Amino acid sequence: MKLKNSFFYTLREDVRDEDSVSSNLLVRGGFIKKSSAGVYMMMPMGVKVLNRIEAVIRDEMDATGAQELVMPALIPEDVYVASGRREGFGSSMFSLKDRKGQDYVLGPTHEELFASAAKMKIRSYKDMPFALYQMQTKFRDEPRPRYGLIRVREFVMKDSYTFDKDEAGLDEAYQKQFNAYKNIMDRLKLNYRIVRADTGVMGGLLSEEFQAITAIGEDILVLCDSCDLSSNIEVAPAVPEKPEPAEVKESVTLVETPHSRTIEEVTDFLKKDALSFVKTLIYCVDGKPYAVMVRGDRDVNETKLRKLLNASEVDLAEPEMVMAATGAEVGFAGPINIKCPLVADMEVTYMQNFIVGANKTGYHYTGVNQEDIKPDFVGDVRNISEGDICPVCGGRIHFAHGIEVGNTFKLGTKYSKAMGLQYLDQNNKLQDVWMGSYGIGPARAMAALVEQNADENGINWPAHIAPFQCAVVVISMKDEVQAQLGDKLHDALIKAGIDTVLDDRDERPGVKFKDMELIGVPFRITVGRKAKDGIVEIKPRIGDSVEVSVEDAVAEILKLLDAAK
RNA sequence: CGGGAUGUAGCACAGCUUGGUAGUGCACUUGAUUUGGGAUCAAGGGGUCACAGGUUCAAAUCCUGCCAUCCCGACCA
Repeated sequence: MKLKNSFFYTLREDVRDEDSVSSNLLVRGGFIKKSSAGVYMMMPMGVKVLNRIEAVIRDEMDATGAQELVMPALIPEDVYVASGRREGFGSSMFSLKDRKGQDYVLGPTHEELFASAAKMKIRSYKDMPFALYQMQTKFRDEPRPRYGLIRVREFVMKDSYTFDKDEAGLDEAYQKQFNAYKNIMDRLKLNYRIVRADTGVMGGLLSEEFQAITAIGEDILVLCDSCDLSSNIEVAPAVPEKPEPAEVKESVTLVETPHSRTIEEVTDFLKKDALSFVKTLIYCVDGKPYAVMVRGDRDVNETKLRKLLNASEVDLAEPEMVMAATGAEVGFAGPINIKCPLVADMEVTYMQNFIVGANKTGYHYTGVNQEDIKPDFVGDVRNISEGDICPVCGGRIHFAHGIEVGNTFKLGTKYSKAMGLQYLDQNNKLQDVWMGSYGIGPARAMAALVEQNADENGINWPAHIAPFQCAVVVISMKDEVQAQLGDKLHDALIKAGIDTVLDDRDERPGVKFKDMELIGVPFRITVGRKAKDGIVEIKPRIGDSVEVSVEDAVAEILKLLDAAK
């Protein structure tokens, strides 16, 4: 491609309505432009990169034997009502009516439609296994889009689905997809971790996330210093540490703690640290109040709480519900004489001489011990913290932040049951099909790559992902020798199969250098003052330049690209 | 949805407190000089000051409403 007379632009400054490193660089490099909150135009440079990422994904999908198809985005609402997910997705689904008043939604993910597509084929156990995938636009009305391409409302997703006659078949299909996902992440050169995660609204048996490690990741990854534990914090088990027995056992004492509602205020007031407190939070669990106890410095993990209570909805209770359950204003809830079921985090059951709210506005109890509290449920309901004991090996936990680029689910029979996807087995009996689903966001991968590979000059793409593998920069277009040589080199590189951009704009050299660095072209050939002697310069995006003769230039670039693989 | 901030040229911003000619830098056009790391000088073009009301002789500026965008939180496959 030649830049003169082509749609190529860059911005010199960050834009106001983007904040992350990746979104600013992608906007400035002319890859994307925001259209509305969480919705982006994919510009020509962006499409080039995205196509390369998608090509890697397609290649790996095809290698698993999965077949590509395309589903509609516009889907009758009934489809999601049937699976129970219309309610599950709630307002994060875009919904609309057609001219006849029929309700439609824009698909956020396609398990239902794939299950119904699979019905076209599946009659017998002999019709499986198979796998399908698509590269298709998804719509999710996120309450808060952010970080450029990382949390958006309209995005392309590669989603694949496997269909098997039994659990063993699903295990095998899952492993195949899982391996393909690893290959994709490796080939994209992402720095990533695979973590256990909650299945969420997808439901099913198992969920594993492919998380790109970055500073701005929205997910907290729990990692161990000494073993290979890696888990999303939402499902990472927390192990209680048993304290030494206290020398003196205190007894329950009511103390006045005026205007001290938060743990911070009470610890300040009583001059104790948060470790000697048990905070009691009132949760609204499927409409009913539950009191949940965790140590003062811990956070309740709502995913774990939901599972422990086998509930579908878990939210912090409104002040009215707190008043009804505790008889006190928010901030003074405690386990003693509470008027609702009591849940204790495991760690709390080892604590001694602790402080709790007194269910009386302005008061706490000190010197509380195990015999003073009678929990109805005991379990792991807190978030693990950095420095905690690893639940696997006893090492120490540390955190990392991740962007969820891919996610694999063992769905089991949830959707086949909902959609009536069944087959006849060897005994002529109807059975449910076992499904798996697997998603990966090419644009998210693109943003994650930028987050991981950027410097003060711009983006530093992996060579095979960059919009161009090589840039030919002509220093002075007024110099006939340089201009002709640049043109010749460009054509020769293209002919050698190297996607090359010729910067033949009538700009000063600095401008051209900066632009090629900003958009992350891995190698640059500079055609300058030595052109008349048949000498050009090769400069990697990172590193020093070398002079080569014009005759060797193409071979040299091929060699460098090969080494960068 | 709660809290906070911002909307002025393609981009980044000033002007608003104290109402009175629409500004600066980058980008763009023309000319000249430049030409190996985001040039210089000169002359230009480009604006419904988000939008809608109101106050006023007069509103980018004050008041009310509203929309959008961003941040923190809640939420999130």
